[in-house]
Amino acid sequence: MARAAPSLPASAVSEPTERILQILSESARLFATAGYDGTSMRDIANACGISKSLLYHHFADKDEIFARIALGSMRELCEFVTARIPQDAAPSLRIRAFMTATAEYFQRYRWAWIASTSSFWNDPKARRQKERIMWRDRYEGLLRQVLAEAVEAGEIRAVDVPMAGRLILSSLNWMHRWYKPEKGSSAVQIAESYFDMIFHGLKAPPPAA
Amino acid sequence: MARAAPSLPASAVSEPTERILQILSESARLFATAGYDGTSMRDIANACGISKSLLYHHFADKDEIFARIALGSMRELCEFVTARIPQDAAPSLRIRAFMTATAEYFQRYRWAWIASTSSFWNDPKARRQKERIMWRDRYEGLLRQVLAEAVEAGEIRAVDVPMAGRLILSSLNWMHRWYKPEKGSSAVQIAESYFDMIFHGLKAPPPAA
DNA sequence: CGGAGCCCTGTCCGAGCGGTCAATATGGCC
DNA sequence: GGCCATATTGACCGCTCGGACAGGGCTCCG
Repeated sequence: MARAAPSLPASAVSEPTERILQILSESARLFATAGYDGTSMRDIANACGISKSLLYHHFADKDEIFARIALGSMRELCEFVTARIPQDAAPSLRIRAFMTATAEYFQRYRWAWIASTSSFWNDPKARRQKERIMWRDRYEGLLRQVLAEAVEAGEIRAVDVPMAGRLILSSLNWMHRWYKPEKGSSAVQIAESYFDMIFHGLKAPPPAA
Repeated sequence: MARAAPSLPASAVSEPTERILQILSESARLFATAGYDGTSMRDIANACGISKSLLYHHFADKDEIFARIALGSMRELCEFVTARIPQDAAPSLRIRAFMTATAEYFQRYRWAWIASTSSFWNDPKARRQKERIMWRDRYEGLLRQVLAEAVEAGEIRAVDVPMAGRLILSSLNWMHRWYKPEKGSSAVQIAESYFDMIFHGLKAPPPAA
């Protein structure tokens, strides 16, 4: 049977067995590529080389599989990024670190990330959405906090902080729509490029006197 | 029966009857809120107050309804934006016009736009995807063209043009994830804010001598 | 040996899906 | 009136879906 690639944050689950990791990993890939509705329990079972019933032995239902992926990756992202923001650096560098850390997380756990973010919104019936939103808010709040400090420190202009945060998050959240990991720049390089453009602006500096 | 709001670009179809407009309008709303798979033909029929069979009288299948919405809105967007870019203005103003025109289109035909962009990618089986991609490329090419001219004119730095284009498109494409039309700024105002931040950068200017 | 507990399977079910079909209502045109 | 095209309907089909269920092998322990 196909060996499960480490495409999931390990601590997204507690004491996960090989089989559970495999199911979550394959599910994340399928959810990311075909969407939640487009992925059947049969698809998951086939991808894992097991029977459909075994899925129900390890998970209560389809929603639980998805929730483990989505909630786990959201929490992981928040912790991952928090750990990578240097506390003593200048605010602008912390903004940059926020962006590159997010890109690195995206690069590592691509399928889980895509599955989580692309199915995050549409279904209001999804269980545990509150928890997901909580982590999402914490993640977004982290960025706004750093942005506010940068304004206070005079490093960036007194722009609308939530709006600036949305601009930055947009660039990162939209990446999975066009990013192909096998070619071109790495996600982290792209995030660095985005930071440069957003921080310094596209405008050409006035010709030197 | 519910009167169909003008939530679709009228010229997306040729000689559309009231009924067809209604079906397309309700479908766009449902596709946008519940996704393609999450919207059944029964849902559409119920939303229109008609029988399911009537849908098949006016459209060949579910895909055709979606294709009309997605392809129509993509073509409309391209033409809409093209028409709103002043040919004689400075490149930077044309970049700005590109952004605000996109936002205005988004504001007008919100459901069709969301349905189109959010379901654009996942399903490779969708018919007429080639045409949609063609219009999408033309739309994106339009932006890159203007960006390249801005570089040439010395108005913006010699940044990576495709990357800068993606940054701009990301900000616009992600809007529908958080934008609530009933409160806060209009989409056009948001686009203006984005342009300001991207063009001038977040960085605070050096203190005046 | 025996049974407890886990991993795992094949089979069945009702529901909802996209789509078909024959039949009917409607309304302009001769 | 008769006629024809269009608009509209409800009954129906085959299929796949998520999920339920009973049970089969395996291992460990008394």
